Amino acid sequence: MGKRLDLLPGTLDLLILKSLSRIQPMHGYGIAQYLSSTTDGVFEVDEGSLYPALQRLLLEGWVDSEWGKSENNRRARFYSLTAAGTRQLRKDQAEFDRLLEAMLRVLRPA
Amino acid sequence: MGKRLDLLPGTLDLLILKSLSRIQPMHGYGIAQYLSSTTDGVFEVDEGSLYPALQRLLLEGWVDSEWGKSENNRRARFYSLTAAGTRQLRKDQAEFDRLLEAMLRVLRPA
DNA sequence: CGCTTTCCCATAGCTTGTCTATTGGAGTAT
DNA sequence: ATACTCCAATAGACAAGCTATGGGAAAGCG
Repeated sequence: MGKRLDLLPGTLDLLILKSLSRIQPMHGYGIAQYLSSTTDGVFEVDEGSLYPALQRLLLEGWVDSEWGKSENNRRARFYSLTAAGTRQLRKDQAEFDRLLEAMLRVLRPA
Repeated sequence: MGKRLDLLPGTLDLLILKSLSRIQPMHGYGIAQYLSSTTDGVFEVDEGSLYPALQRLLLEGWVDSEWGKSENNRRARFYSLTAAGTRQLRKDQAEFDRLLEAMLRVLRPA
């Protein structure tokens, strides 16, 4: 972790799925805003990370999408969780917790 | 995080530096054992991850090394933190805490 | 009305980090 | 003798994120 990171690598899919589980449907730009605002600007997701990630999630069948109009009257693609996406979210969150607990044992030993 | 991971990507350098800050000097194999045992087997660091990481840390000047004999009388390379390594550890740990706090705001919203 | 800014999507190419797989050697136990 | 554990290292593949770029359409501004 020598340099400043935008997020913990490997957690972007989890962050997106979790965001969608709170607000649904939401377009890509909105997801980025949601993450930025709920983290006070810590997570500024690059578009070059976000949109490929959304493509991955579509391919996996964890989200689906439909085109529509944003609140600002722009053309936007709205994403929603599928049933499989909800299951995946639970898995990812459990896996994250498992790794985090191990991390903390190393970082904050008794 | 679709698959089972060995550790949180991007945190290996931090884990190594932290390990060395507890026990020093320590050889590569010993670091892997230390991480495995303090995490009850959650972190099983592959050799193909560990040794390149140690090379990185050497190059950055965050650790130095000298050859010697292990407890089992094997030829082994012992690593220690440098002053720069100690500073880097503090930075990495602060950065990890920053990102973790943001993660938790997303994952466990009030 | 033209111009700029904001909103929103998307891809190509590079880089970094981790994993898989393999090599290799020296000490110990059977 | 042979096998097993200990210890180191690298090459090659792959996944994921970042940089950079391009584009279009609505809104705001001079």
